[in-house]
Amino acid sequence: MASFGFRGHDHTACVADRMAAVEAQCAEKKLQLTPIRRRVLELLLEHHKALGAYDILKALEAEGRPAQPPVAYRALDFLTTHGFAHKIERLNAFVACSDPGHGHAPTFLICRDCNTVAEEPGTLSREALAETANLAGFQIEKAVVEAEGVCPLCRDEP
Amino acid sequence: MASFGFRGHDHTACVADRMAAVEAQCAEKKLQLTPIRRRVLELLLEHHKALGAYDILKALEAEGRPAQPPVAYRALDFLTTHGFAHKIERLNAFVACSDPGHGHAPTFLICRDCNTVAEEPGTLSREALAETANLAGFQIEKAVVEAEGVCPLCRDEP
DNA sequence: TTGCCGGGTGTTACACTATATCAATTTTTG
DNA sequence: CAAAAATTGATATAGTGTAACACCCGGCAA
Ligand SMILES: [Zn+2]
Ligand SMILES: [Zn+2]
Ligand SMILES: [Zn+2]
Ligand SMILES: [Zn+2]
Repeated sequence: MASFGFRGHDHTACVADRMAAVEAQCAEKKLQLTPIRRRVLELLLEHHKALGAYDILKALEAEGRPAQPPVAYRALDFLTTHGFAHKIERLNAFVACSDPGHGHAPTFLICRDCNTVAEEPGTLSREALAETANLAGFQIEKAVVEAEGVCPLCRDEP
Repeated sequence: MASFGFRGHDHTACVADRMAAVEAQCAEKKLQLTPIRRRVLELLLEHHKALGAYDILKALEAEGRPAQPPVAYRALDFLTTHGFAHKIERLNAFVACSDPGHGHAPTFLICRDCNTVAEEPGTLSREALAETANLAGFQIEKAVVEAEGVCPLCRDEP
């Protein structure tokens, strides 16, 4: 369940499940999951990898709904603000969150060949981080781990 | 010694020490610490915070040595490749490494007010990371933690 | 009803970040 | 010294991200 990003799975069901979960959360929190926001999230889920804002714009244009940069960035801002997606800083790209509602220290395993991103919870120990922060007198608000390497698929098929 | 980025210290000596250490490493490894590379590293050390490539270009111009973007990016590439500096992805900016020769999983404590960056070793447990990677069948080559928050100076003086 | 107010969208224009390319120069090596 | 490799100079361009303003459409108060 953790690393589905790198294993075969029923992708259609995967996307549907996530969309349903996000819809439920939006209903509960009174958030507006507008058509554009919804479509951008679907694109992230369908591709199942990190997409840049301009990749999303290309996709929207390809399906007959051309849009300008602010449209993509606004939708992505909504999604990331509410925890439905994450920005991968190393790639200047975005992925759907694999576990909305998780804690605030996800670990991203980023394949340097295919840009697939797997999100794993809890690599970063809360204690170690707190200890480091206390040592420095620093007040941590959020932390992420970005690990780069090679995913199983790219390792096996060069 | 770890978190000097957020505490008072003899900055002149700090810069001199680091430059000497880097010079020694370059001599040993037969790396060319050219004037530009040297000056860029000095700028990073002097400011003691994350600087963007264009900040560096502005600084170079201010001291009568104007340069074009590739100059800054090439120097920064040299410094990061050899471990003398790090890129902070969250800020699109660069900091001098506080401990050249460290392992490969540094933690950066990034102040969201003043952009000061402190580099701490070892927050990320090697075991936890390896375990996560094995679970996903993923081969990690490098990993960083970027933690955002408020540094002691900014917290005390609003 | 009417008018306001808020969030969301459409659009233009621009700012910031980074790289490709080729020529000129310096340094290293044989 | 001559050839090869590394570094720098300079121009142009690609990629990423925002500011600003007009428009629309919902709810809501006068
Ligand atoms: Zn997540
Ligand atoms: Zn891959
Ligand atoms: Zn370092
Ligand atoms: Zn600060």
